[in-house]
Amino acid sequence: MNLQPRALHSAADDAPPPDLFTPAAPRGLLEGLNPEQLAAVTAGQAPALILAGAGSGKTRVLTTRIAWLMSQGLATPANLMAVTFTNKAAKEMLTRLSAMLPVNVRGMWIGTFHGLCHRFLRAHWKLAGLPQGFQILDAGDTVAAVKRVIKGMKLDEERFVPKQVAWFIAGAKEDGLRPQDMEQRDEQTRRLVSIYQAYEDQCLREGVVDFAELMLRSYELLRDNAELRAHYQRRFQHVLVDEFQDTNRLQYAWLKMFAPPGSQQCVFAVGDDDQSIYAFRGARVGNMADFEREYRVRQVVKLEQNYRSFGNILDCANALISHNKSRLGKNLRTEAGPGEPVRVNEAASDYAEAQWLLEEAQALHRQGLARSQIAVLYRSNAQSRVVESALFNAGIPYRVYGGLRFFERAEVKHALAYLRLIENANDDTSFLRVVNFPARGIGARTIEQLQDAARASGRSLYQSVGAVGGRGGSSLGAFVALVEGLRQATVGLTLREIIEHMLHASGLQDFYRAEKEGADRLENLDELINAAEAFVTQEGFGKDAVALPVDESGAGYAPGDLAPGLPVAPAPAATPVPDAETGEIMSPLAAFLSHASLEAGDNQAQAGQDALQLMTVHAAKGLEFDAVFLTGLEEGLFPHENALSDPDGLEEERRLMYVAITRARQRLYISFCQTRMLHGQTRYNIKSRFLEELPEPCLKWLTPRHQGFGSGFERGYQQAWERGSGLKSMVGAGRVEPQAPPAALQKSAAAKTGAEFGGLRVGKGVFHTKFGEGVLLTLEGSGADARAQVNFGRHGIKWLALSVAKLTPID
DNA sequence: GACGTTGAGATTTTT
DNA sequence: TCTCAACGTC
Repeated sequence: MNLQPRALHSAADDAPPPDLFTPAAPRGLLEGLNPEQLAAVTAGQAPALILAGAGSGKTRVLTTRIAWLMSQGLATPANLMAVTFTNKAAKEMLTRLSAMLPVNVRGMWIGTFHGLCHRFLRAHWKLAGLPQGFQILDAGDTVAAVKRVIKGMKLDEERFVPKQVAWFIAGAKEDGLRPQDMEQRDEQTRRLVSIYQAYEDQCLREGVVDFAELMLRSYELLRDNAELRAHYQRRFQHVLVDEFQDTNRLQYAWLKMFAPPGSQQCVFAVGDDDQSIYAFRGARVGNMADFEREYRVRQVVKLEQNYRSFGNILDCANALISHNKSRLGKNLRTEAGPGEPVRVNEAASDYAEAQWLLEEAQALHRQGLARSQIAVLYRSNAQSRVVESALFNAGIPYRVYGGLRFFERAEVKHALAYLRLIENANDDTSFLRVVNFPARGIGARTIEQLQDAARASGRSLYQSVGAVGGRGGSSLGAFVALVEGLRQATVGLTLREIIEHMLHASGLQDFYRAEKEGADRLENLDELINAAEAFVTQEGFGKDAVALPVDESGAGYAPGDLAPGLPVAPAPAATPVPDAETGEIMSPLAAFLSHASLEAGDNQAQAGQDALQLMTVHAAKGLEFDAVFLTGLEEGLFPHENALSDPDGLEEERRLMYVAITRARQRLYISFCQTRMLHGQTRYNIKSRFLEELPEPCLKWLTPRHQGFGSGFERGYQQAWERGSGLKSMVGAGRVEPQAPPAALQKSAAAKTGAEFGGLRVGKGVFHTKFGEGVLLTLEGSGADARAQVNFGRHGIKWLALSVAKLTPID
């Protein structure tokens, strides 16, 4: 395809039109933008594709575009949607946006694909055919659920590995395929599809959805419901997409539901085909070309000015990526000058490599570079071991990214399982996780009998307890009584109190207290309380949260609503989503549980601890560092051997290398080894072909090009290594442990008068068209964000958004 | 149910 | 070589 000049603004076109700086346009909004960026930000009301190179100010363009649209009256907070992939990116966008414009971003449709789908399904759960209190399975839960299905079907777990089957199901969903849509050529596929079907049935029975289901179900609902589709299309005039190169088939199809080709809605897609490194997960770079074609995109803007790296680094990146055939075509440039050469090091062994980089990093640190500004990148996680070991022995603080995240920790998952059972006792995944944890004498046989009974009756494990004689005195009966007791005891409590009560009543707290090494786990459970507290404050469940009115129709907004000086939450997030029909909103507990699944929590480095940053190249995407050590540039490692045979795979590896190079601001080191321990065997690797693709004038070889084995240089390192202790002894120390996030902000309740809530009074009766009469328990929030908690007796205790639910006081 | 032994598998993984 | 998960034993 040809994305050449035809749509590029020429320099002359780049002068802003005279009416650009109307009083409504905040001063300085467009200041400092280069011509390309300006062209992107002020692109006309038509589909636009922004090819944003690494370090070209992509996020700035995206947020400035939003601010500009609103300041020009071309969009309102309510009729604009912006989608990202990560929670981090979404937060970043919201934070920057609130700094640019005096607009309260809470309630705006800015979020991750999955976050927005979740929101959508909460509002339209009934139309989507979901139970109202549906909960979300994270990756681990999904595998566990698939595993149960395979066991239940008495299939061989060797032939149907749960993880792979879960992968298969997710892949199918991401291609928009339900079991009945799938081709079943061979026996194996036929079985897989039947597992898929059984898994679907199980999820529905338990009231849970996995990540892919959030997307697929949202997509199908929009596809099949013309009225709803029209509603949302009317509402969102602007759809902005970040990291477009990472979208999969389903996500692109989902976007088209909101803004079909040829419609009035404007899609503003930002992406970089050269940074597409997730094809293995279903990402489809081809979506960029498809988008350009299907939407007849005439505004294609390339952001090629790089503000991050010096020339030598960029020359390397450009030269490398030019070896890829399938590209849209882009070349990074900088005004920063060539800078230092890219240093290349050949080490005799992986030990030597680690030792070398350690000393080099120490030297940089002595020159005044913060350790947190130095990154060590590698292709695969296994490579971190040697480096960690060397750093540990040298007593240099470091932090490894990746691994378990907060909400994935075992103790946290246990606690969440109890909380989920309070919300929905039919959640079998949670039931199984904690039915015998802490141990309460419920063995495998009991569980098996229970599962058989549940399967026979098509009911949940919880519902089947009676069927296996698990009433009264039995241990199963006691567990049911525990869950029942938890539910009853936590009615009307704050989220914090609910968790505290659960930790105590479940025995989790006592269990970890008694355990020798339970201190860390107890700390994490405390941390869970903090996280809940922070969530309540941020997500608008707090007492005096303030939000602009956002009604589903998107009406009722004018540019003038962007009142200056409006209070803005520091880390803005979505307001609780009301049910589109009744106005009912989730309980804080249910909302927190969704949050826990949707956002696995940070494992980001903590500020304050100055530590070397160790991570895979994938994990480094989107980050930048003053100095970068790119290690293991060896054939078979980088590019990885599994990708060598496949041209597409090799191109993805090259893009990965491109991403790695472009992380560096000032200094880039590239290293490789002659020998490396891998899977218990010494491997003799040759240097990566990618090294040959870098321009020699940009490089500076730190070692002779062809150093032999067993040189004195190498022996010295080898001996130094052997003097150090092994890896076994390195538990904890040297590694920077994550610190507890700041405790949640405590906010005082604002006094509310009855008048503000349309005459409603706590303790008095109210009437709801759907739920009938009830007693008002709580009133909080204000304006369009006002909420009420009402006890409707037979219908239970519900939270209602007063802007949607029509509540009338009764005497 | 807590513990030890054995064996397979060991890219990358935003949600 | 190392890790994790699945078994088997007390």
